[in-house]
Amino acid sequence: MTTTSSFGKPSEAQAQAMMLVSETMGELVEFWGFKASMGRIWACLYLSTTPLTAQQLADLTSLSAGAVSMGMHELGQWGLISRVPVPGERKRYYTAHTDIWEIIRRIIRERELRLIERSSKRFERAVDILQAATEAHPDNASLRIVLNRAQGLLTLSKTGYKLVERFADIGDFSLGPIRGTLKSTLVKTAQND
Amino acid sequence: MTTTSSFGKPSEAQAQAMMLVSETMGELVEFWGFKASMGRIWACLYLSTTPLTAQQLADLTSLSAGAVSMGMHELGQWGLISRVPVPGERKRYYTAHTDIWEIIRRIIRERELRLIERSSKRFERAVDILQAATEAHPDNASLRIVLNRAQGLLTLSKTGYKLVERFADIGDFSLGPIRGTLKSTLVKTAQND
DNA sequence: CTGAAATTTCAACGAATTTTGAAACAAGTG
DNA sequence: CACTTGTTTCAAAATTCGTTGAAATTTCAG
Repeated sequence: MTTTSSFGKPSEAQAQAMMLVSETMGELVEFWGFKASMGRIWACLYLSTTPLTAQQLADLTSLSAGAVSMGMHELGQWGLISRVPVPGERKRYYTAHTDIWEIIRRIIRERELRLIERSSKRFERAVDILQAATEAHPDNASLRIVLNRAQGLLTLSKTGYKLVERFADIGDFSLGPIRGTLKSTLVKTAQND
Repeated sequence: MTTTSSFGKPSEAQAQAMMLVSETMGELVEFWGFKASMGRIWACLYLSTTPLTAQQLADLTSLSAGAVSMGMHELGQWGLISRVPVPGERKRYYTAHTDIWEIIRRIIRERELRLIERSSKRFERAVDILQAATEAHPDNASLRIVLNRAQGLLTLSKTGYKLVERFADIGDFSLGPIRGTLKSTLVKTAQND
């Protein structure tokens, strides 16, 4: 059972390719902190020329109806799929949004950046604590070192924020003088301690 | 029990700050696909002015000796900590590597890029299958559409590879004309399908 | 060498997450 | 309306992942 050498009917090739892509996309998004099933569902929709129903997706992905329903809900919340109105049909049909970079940007902004922000705040709190202690005990040298390190982390997370933010902005066609700042932003941070 | 307002002994502030940073770093790296305990261990080492033993780390992180040992092993494999030779001591002492960007770069290169590479190969295989089928059935229009979409994913993953690669290269002081390519690399991809 | 201390390994446990399957619910048709 | 078909919900089952605790192994001071 070879893959590329046997020329079957087109639908077979389609099914084969869909399986492969679906599986791959599953791994990809799983690594990114999503459920693999979401990636697989999305990929099936993405590679289908026609809108699909939950039932069809369940068949394609070998998931239960329940799992598909939940996955689709989440995909909908992320704005990755839409319902397609099909007149005179009881079941609901869905398609995948195909502007992938747009999708990636939104996820970065709404998830990664929030996380870094949150971390920055906490690092800042740590720095504050250490700063207060340092002021209360100006003689303590090791305390000062610790403070320095903590500040390093704070700077790091702030720089990371800017970097990721820019990473997300790239691909946005509507932006001016962003390029060129990437490296210079970073250089200042690289020698902490 | 307020945090910033009470001025205790410096060691208290240090402990408090370390706990906070350690916890935060744990969440951060967990989100990145590592065990949270690794981040916590690393943070403790990073915020310590002196090298620490496994036992001390177990106390600081409230992990078992076993968990610490495993975490340290993994941290060692990633080159994030080193053993510090302390003469006349049976136990082993460790310190954290402090060049964080260097660390991030290596992880991106050895983990993220590998993953994307792997995915690219699989997308490519899917494209091959569809291409063969298209050649065998040049009349089939929907097949051609599917092929197109699959190619979109392939291009995407290749672009993503380059982008992430560059993201990792940034912070490397020794590099020339990389800046400026970031956006242009991407623009070509944004309109697939 | 020897033995105590430190470290590593690993099976079992537990927590967290995902999926299932079935029941409740909704929607649309005849 | 009542009935069929499709969809959602949710508790239980399955799976995955990290941690524990103790046994096995290594290390080195005496």
